[in-house]
Amino acid sequence: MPELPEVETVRRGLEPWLAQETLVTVTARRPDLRFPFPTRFAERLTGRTVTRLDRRAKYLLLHLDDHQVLLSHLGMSGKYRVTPRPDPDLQPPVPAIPPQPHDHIILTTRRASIAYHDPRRFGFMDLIHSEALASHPLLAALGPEPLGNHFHAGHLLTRAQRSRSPLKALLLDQKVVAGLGNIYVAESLFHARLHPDRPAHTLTIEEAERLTAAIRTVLTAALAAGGSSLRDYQGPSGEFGCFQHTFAVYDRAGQPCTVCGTAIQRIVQSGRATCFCAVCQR
DNA sequence: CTTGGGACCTGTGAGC
DNA sequence: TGCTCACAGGTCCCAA
Repeated sequence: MPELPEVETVRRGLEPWLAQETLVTVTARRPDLRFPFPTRFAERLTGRTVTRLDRRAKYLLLHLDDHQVLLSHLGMSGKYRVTPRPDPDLQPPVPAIPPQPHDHIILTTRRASIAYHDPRRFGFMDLIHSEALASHPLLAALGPEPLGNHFHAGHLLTRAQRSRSPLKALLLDQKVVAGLGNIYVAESLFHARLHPDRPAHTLTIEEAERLTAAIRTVLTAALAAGGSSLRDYQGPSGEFGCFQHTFAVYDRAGQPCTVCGTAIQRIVQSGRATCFCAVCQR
């Protein structure tokens, strides 16, 4: 799925099309994604104006003018597609934009049709009151934002010391740090020169410093590149991110390490592939 | 409490 | 060409 840089890129891409815009029509083309939509989902969204678009971890938060918040997670394959509409006052009226397969939610504003498309349907949406946001079961346990002030070496070290997991699993744990996924964990560990299989509790303070700095560096670079486009990820207007051209290890098994030239290794940790350089990462 | 494995889905590409 | 299998950016849920 979209990890933090991709979700933030989606947020930025949707903002000019949704901020201060009214949802003229809302269509749910099926009753659920990963979870059922909340009751009267489409009706409760229809006619509302989006006041603000936020992101928390890999969640997109659309604040509405009646203090509801639309919570959207893209799962593995979710994406938003914006199709600008011609002048809405044009006569005769332009025909509706036909939905494509796997377009599950269609929002229309005066200026655009915005489809949420998700073939695997691992994504989900919820609609809650803004005061319930902090206590929402899916958000309450999330750890600090990796690019925020609450994420620092001391925090990471504390969490590492009381863990019996390998570093890879520690960083994928959204309660430790919120927003990393398989790509950016692999890349961050490479840049910190740390082996993904290292027991987390063996981390030293110097290594924790290196790792927090690496995470920040990698995420910042990925954001600047508009995220990574593999397989099916695209931004709202169809644009591709280009960070995938910068991968040092992710999806590079067998290819030479950019630092030492050794072939990148691929192992499986808790069911997920991890790529790393066995020489550079210890 | 933590941890690991299975489950949830569809699409794609490799290999036969 | 057509089939089967492995694998894919996530995370919830359950058993141990």
